[in-house]
Amino acid sequence: MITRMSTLFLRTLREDPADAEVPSHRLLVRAGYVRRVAPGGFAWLPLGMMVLRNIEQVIREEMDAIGGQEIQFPALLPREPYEKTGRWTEYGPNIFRLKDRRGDDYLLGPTHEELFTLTVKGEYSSYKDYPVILYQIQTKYRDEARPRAGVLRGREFLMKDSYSFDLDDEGLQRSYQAHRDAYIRIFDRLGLNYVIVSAMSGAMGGSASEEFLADAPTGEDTYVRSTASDYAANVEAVVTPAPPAQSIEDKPAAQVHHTPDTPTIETLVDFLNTKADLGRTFTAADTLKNVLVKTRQPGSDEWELLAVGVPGDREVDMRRLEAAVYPADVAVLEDEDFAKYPFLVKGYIGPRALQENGVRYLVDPRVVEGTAWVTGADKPDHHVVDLVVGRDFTPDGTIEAAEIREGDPAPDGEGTLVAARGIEIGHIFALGRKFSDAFELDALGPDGKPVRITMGSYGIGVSRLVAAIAEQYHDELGLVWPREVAPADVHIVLAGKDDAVFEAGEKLAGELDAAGVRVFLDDRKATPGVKFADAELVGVPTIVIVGKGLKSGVIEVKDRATGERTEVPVDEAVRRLVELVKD
RNA sequence: CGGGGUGUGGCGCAGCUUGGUAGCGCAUCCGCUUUGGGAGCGGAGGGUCGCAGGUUCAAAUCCUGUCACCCCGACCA
Repeated sequence: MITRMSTLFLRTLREDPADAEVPSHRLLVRAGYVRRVAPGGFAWLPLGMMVLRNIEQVIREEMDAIGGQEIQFPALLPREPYEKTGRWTEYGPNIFRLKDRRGDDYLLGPTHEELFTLTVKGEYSSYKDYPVILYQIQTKYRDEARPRAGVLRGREFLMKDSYSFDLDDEGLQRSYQAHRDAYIRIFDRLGLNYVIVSAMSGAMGGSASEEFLADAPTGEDTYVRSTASDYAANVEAVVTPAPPAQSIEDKPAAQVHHTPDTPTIETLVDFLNTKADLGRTFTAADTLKNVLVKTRQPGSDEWELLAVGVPGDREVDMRRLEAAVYPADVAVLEDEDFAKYPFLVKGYIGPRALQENGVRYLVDPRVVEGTAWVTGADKPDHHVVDLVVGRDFTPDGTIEAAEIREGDPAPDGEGTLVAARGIEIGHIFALGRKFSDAFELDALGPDGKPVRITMGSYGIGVSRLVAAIAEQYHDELGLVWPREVAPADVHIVLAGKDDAVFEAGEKLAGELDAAGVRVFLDDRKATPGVKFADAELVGVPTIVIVGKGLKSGVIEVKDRATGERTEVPVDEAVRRLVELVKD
């Protein structure tokens, strides 16, 4: 197909839009792919649509390849199904709600588990019908507190969501794995650099869950990865490697010391090293800090005390803690809570008082049997030294709540962890039966008994992918699309005003088109400089310059990514370009 | 929700301190010249200065209120 720049609905901007910060936003607006129409809402102009459709095409092909069948739900949804799963309230202010003229409640779908589940329930009833994978590519709405970064985080966005329905866990495993493989093929075809991190399933209420994160310093998601292996994980999902247990016998006896004015780890370590005269030096990592929080099970209004013991050189990471106690709520203790429990001596809390008073006590995995710690002695200005795990106290278990730091050993034993940022482009969940339970989605088994269906849900941010790819593929001149998503294969610049240039360009465009190459033909009456700059801004992978070379029978072929130019005889141009495009 | 900032032709900005005919660049239109890196000259069109009150002979400019948007954070996945 030939797209003529003279008639294409496109206006490029010479300057960056004032409100754009990240590269993808700046360039997609400047190059005329999108225009902002509302906070978090964008119009897709012709160039943007071309890229969006190309990405959809890749996704459709790979989804169809694993047996997915495309359907489509409305974006405008009734309240009842979401009421039934509790998400009408759980989603809180993050969904757009509206009323029709009769006052009935509706919402703009943030995701469609409910509708897919109900639809399968309405159509299928026998075990012979399963498994099944359904998907849609549909506009989603989330009333983000703060949309940002252009199409990277909008309030309206295009998403591919698919759902698998299986009779048993093994089937779910297969469906999950099929999606995982399909996602890898999709993102590979799109040319993205990305990592797969294990994630907590959070509000979706499932078990297995992984995120696909496109590498980008502008990404909103922080994750960690290993310096030596391909290990990568969300901070919430990092499992702390436990050191080997040590022998108890060779440890000195625990001793309580008077440690005046040492309510913090820093003051304590300083006191031990300068005033206690114990004949050795201590670091913050030798201390055991006991942090008190309270937890509340869902549906309950009773708060329960929980003590978390972490090495003194680390803070408790609330996000890791929240993930660790999920689905319970967790909150830090207020002063009035301390007042309620006189045995909690703030700044000097030790395992003894916790355990004597029945407070659940979970420690960092580094606190293994045989390790000796300096910790609170449960009375003001006193600490106990050489309190040994397994001899002097035994915690109720371990918990992943301590902060993760760069340089920590990777959980897979290879290398150390470093922090990185990424854009969430895909997320796969083994949901289990949360939604099938809510809607009683059963299949009649061969024995005549109902089998509860188990589900997975799998998302890809389609419109976000346009921006994510732009984040990875651009330079100071503009966008540099990978061929699979580029709006065209070849961008022909007519550099010159003679009829000969126009005629040669038209002929070349026509022949390339006939050979199945997608062509942009810049037939505008603009100066060459404008056309070159626009071609580079728009980012088609191959730029062809028809101009002064014609006199010696050549055109120039320029690789957008490398900037490399080669002269090609006019009569070989079509063959050479077709070769380039199809390889 | 907290912090910071901005609202002036389609886009990017100046003007506001010190009130007095709304300005610049890009884009658009017409004419001539130009045509391998965002052309030159001449001419033209286009703005209730976010909105509402107030002060004043006079408000883009000062005062009060209000709305919107952007950025950082919180939140969300």
